[in-house]
Amino acid sequence: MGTTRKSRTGARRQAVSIRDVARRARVSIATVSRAVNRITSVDPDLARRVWKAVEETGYVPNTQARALVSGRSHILGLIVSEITNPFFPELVQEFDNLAVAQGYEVMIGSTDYDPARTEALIRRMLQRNVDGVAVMTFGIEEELVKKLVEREFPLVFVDAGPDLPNIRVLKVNYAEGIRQAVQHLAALGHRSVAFITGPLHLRSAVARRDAFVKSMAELGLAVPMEHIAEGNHTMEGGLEAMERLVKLAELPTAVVCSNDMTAIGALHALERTTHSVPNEISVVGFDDVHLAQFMLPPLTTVRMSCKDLAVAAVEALRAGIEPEHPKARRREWEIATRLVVRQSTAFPRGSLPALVKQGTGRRRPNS
Amino acid sequence: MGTTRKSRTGARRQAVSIRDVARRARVSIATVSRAVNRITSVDPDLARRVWKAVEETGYVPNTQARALVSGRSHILGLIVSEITNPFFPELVQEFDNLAVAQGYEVMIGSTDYDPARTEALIRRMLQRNVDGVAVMTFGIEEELVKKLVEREFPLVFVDAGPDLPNIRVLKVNYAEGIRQAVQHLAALGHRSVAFITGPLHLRSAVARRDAFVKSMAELGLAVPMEHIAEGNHTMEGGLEAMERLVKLAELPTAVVCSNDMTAIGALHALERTTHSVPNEISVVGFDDVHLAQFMLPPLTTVRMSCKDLAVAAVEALRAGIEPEHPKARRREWEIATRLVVRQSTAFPRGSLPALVKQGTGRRRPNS
DNA sequence: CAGCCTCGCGGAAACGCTTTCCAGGCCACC
DNA sequence: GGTGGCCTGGAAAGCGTTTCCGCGAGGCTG
Repeated sequence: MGTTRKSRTGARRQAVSIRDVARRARVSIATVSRAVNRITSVDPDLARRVWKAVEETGYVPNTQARALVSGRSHILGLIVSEITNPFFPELVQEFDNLAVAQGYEVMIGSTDYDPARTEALIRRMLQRNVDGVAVMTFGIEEELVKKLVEREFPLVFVDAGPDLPNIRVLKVNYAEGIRQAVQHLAALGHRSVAFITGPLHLRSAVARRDAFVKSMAELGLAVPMEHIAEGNHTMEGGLEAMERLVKLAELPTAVVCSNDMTAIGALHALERTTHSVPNEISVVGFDDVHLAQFMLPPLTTVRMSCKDLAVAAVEALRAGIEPEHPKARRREWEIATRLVVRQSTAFPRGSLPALVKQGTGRRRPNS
Repeated sequence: MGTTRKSRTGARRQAVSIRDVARRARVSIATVSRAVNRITSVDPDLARRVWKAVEETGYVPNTQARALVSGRSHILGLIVSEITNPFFPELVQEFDNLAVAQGYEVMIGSTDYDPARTEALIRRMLQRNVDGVAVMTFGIEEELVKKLVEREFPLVFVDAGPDLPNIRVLKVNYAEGIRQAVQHLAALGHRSVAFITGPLHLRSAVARRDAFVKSMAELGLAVPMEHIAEGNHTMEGGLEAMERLVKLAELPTAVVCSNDMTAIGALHALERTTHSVPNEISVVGFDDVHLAQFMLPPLTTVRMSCKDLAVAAVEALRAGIEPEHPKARRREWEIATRLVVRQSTAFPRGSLPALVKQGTGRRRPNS
């Protein structure tokens, strides 16, 4: 009797099962199950014997079997757009930590904006029988929703989702942080501020752009069409969009970006075209990824805490999964955003030269 | 009969099981199973009827039940050090794509260098009954190995692992790429080159440092003790290490870093202390994360392709899991590295001023 | 002291699926 | 025409766990 048994077909079998523990502790498998699950009604002496046997055999309960009988897999699905955008690993990490701490496992998938991939991903999640799915792609892909919704599945979306009892939504307050950013720039004296959007088929990208335009309007500042450049939330997209902005007859004195990756691409484009940041042009990002503070110059950005997002997502999922959850009836969770000022923003070029120097501090190489 | 049945305990049950399909297709469940698993011996007409019923009912086989009986979960474990280091998401993405394409699911976990976390992670992987685990932490934590090894588990390590039949190792050829980097610097005229290490309890960090020292020695270049600064593979660590190097009596003309995050931190420290890169000091990274080319200046770095790593890891895992795998007996996989020259390296300061200017230009050197 | 209730344990059923075993039907060959 | 072999479909036996139910023992009440 080795530690690994083999069946006729050569498949690997579980090394030690609840039966082995029961035999060793000289109790029934039901008692082992109860002891392991800390059901209080079991006699302390017996429980001790069981735990001893568990220890000696190295027994680990088989989650698949558990899931089979309980009907709950204790797996949460987490769908993101692309895992290589640094914002998402940070989110994944927070989400995973929280989920694990609360007794769940996480199944991660990234859509890479590809419908076929997304379809396959959902299929796999259904097959693995996840208890619920958080769709943190910041943009709903309709077919995705349909497929999941018809399963009467606990779901969490960001920004917006169909109004159904099994669906919960995390409402991100983009306006708040973006208004702070615009006011910050206006206070410094900027009047000509451009915006680089995300991919406009994403609702969240549209929401961010609209929040920008609205905030500008509130301050009586016009935003000409050509000051809205479309990006795609990647560094490449930010780079290209900024290159287009740079070619404009009159260069804006500041640029707000729909996310940090876009801002990093923009910084890069400005460096290439020998425009100094923030001396010649100020740049503001969105998300506040960890990396943002390590940019040159450190990026002023609007923080959307992925910790907040993760906490809300896990809580909302559990609210949907567990009928007894205290917030089971809640349907919306609010996520705040706020400006973090670093060194990529300063007074507009040509204004108050003495203060500009002070405001920028660091000397830029090659500028 | 709704689409969702409830058990006595109120837990969610599978919406449609193999029995429903069998009933609808008016065959036995065995026939459905055979048809779904594409066993050829089933009558084509019946198979068609089964597939039609599958389509109509929206049947999705329950993976848990499958795993329970087959003994194989078709889940691969992937352990990384920290998901927030951009290198790892890239690796995770490649690994995941490959695994999914080959019929496996991936369970990801990051140790965050915390033994307790690691322990819990392994426990969860055992509970979920993964078919095998790839430990891509670039450094073996002994206890981790012990726990996994005693389960006679297919395992894949990077760099080194115990010599056991169920263990496979990906040997990264650090020396190759690092030698190219050192020779590149030497060819530019650098004689005084420093190195920022990773956390030295990781074997791979030690291997990179040793490869650096050896390559320098081959060219007859001395590396004084104080030119080896210890970092920890994070931006923060690189920043602090570089700040220490900057305080030295004689500043080296180039710095090689144990990974790209370290190099980014170093760039940041140099910016803070107003040292221009590459005019005053050249910087070389390691890994070639996607981000590296978007640094200012774009980072010269040694590429360790995470695609290569992922391909090898999945192949090695399958070799360990599937007894019939063509490479089942293979124990080592070789991973190449090579230099990618961008714009963070140039001639050392004070030498050939005319060429320095050219070397730092915005245009790609295209070397 | 008898009867009833409570409590704790063990046996057994169920979860959804795969796989094996067996019976029955068909064809071919003797 | 009978028998043997082969192929297909149906029934049943698990996989490892949780949960239900019944049973016996002990305590309490009348």
